Amino acid sequence: MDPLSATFAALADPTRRAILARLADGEATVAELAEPFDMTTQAVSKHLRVLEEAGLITRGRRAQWRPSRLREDALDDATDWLEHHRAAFRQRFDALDREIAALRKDEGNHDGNH
Amino acid sequence: MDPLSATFAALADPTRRAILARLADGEATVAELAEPFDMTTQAVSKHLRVLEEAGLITRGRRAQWRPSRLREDALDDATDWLEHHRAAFRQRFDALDREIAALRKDEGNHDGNH
DNA sequence: GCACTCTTCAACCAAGAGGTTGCACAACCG
DNA sequence: CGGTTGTGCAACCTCTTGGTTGAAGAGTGC
Repeated sequence: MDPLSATFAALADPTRRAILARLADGEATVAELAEPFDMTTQAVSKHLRVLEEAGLITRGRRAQWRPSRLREDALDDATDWLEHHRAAFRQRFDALDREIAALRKDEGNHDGNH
Repeated sequence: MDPLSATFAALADPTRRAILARLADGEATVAELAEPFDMTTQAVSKHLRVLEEAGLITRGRRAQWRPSRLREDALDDATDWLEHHRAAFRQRFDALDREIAALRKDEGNHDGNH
């Protein structure tokens, strides 16, 4: 899967978004991350693997713990895509507004409203 | 599915992202949208349904055509989430940098480097 | 009415996602 | 050493996804 698709797919799950939000407070172990959820640690471990493969987190190794931490540039590509296209969309709507305004003005010059 | 998850899930497919990019140039019919892809129009119709249910596009009805167009505020929520959390992540890393700098300075005051 | 076009609906299929349980492995602790 | 803890792996299950084919609407135009 291409990296951008992997990132968006990883973000498309509320559990994973909550894990990311938690990791903004600092690194955490699997058990710590699993605690708020009604779910086995294995399931959380799977979510972490998805996040890791999407390049959103890295995982350390300290004794029997595998602390997860955010990657600093985790959300850059996704943010870039969204901001770029949101800007393009807005331009589109601005152009549409101008067209509509021009049409209205033109109509007014010829036959008024109807 | 919650709206944010639906949005990210919709964006997690390159075909759908290409469709959105195409729609930034103006509205288009299913057949027009399907043309660049090696895929049946039915498959594209399914993608459009996903985009519509995620609130990213709206669909008109003009004779036998169903033109799709972007929703102006389509990407707002996703962008907000990403920007907010990217900022939070960066704050985290800045804090980490300060901690490390403080540690280095402290170490230097006591026993030099090792 | 009839043919034609654009689109959707329904059924199907292979593959993947998200969860479970059970087990294995590695590292601590007595 | 043996027991406990944290984690990962494998197998399994159910539901979803992304595609297909074939048929059915819905609108246009002769």
